[in-house]
Amino acid sequence: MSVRISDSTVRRLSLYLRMLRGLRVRGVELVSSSELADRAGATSAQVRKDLSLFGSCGKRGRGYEVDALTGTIEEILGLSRVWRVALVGVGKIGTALLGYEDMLDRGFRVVAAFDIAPDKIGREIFGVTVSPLSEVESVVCEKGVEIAIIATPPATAPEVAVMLSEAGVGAILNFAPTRISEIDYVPVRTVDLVLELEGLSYLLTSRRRNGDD
Amino acid sequence: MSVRISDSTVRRLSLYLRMLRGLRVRGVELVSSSELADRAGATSAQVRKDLSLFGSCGKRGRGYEVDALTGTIEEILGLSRVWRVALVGVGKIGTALLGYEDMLDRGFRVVAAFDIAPDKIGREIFGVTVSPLSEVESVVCEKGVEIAIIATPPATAPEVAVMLSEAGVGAILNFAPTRISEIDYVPVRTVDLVLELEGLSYLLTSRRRNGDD
DNA sequence: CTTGGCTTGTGAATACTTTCACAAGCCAGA
DNA sequence: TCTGGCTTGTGAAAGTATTCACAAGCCAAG
Repeated sequence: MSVRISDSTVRRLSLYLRMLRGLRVRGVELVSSSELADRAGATSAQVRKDLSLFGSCGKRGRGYEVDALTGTIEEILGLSRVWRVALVGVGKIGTALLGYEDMLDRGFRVVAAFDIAPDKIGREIFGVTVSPLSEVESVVCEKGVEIAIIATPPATAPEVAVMLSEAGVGAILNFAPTRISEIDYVPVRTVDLVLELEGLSYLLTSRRRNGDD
Repeated sequence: MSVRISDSTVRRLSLYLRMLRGLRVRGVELVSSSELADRAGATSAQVRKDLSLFGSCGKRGRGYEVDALTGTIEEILGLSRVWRVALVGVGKIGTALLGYEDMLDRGFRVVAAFDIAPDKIGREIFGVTVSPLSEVESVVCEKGVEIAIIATPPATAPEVAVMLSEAGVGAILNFAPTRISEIDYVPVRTVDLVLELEGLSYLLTSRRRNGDD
């Protein structure tokens, strides 16, 4: 049955979904591929290709039904439910993430937090109690954690990733500027701020080199 | 002269650079494409292709000189200097970013911060004084800001981006979960946490659907 | 100086993505 | 019912990126 959907398509589907939810709130019922494209920064052909991957649901001459399409994409991406998330590393960034409302709004609820610093353990931050990292296994199991976010210093990130996979976490979002390789088929995505800044640095530099055009 | 280097290659170059710096600190003098590949999660052929884009510098039979290669990649990416960065939106995430040492370590110094909340303006956070957003133009000019990070709520991000481009900022890193289109050739990169989580959600869901293999 | 082991640099081949372009189909209005 | 304007769905083409595979070159040891 299921088609393999490429990474870049999945990213775009997320974007479309965000637009669609906005349209739904505003009571819009139909949307054309070109409207979606404009809002998501793609082309209309791309939108149609993406949506046609899962036997599509548009109406020729009219466009796509916002409501139905929202549901379909939520289904595909697995977003018609709430995911239980754990956060490891309650430093500056970790704490900020704990209070990031957008995550909960979009279906990711932080149900556990871990750290090693004794003065943080036991404290409740934004409604979540910080547990000692040593209890990862039991807490992950008990709270049914499915996805973990690593926000520790880079040096400890890889070993934390191992602990998390062993504890039964299904996927990892890594915020530390370190590469973490997939362990035991647990997928890892890394969000690396500095990497993005370096990309911008390249663009600015190469532009300057080539005389600003 | 200059070859256009693709986005994915630039990302990998950043990764290689990180590895190389680590190796240099440890006193390693030579590294082979396959060692670099292992550490950066690529293949050795890929590493060689990437490095050959700018008339390469490896020695057959031996590998690449860590020192020279580090310098070359820094040069290409524009990282042999410190970039002046501004941060807009000193909320939870903005504050965390202000204190993110890794940024300075890797050549990005935050020299200005902006917000609209009266109780934040004038306060000094991690050594940076928060200015009112209305003064973007003068402060950006005065402090020579080259790159701006947007960490405002999503609704205000697009207008902030316009203000920043008009103020003369060269590139924007957007942390708000909103698409910002390129304004006036100012490149924009968006880091979207929830988008990444949704990607993981898709992987977990599709895997479950296809029976875990 | 020659041999052998290793590693680069690179064309050619493969795989993947995006764009094009147009037939098929829908709807509203006459 | 028929026509015209619009939008989808999709093969085929074009464009990118990655992998293969191997000649060219280096070094160390004998």
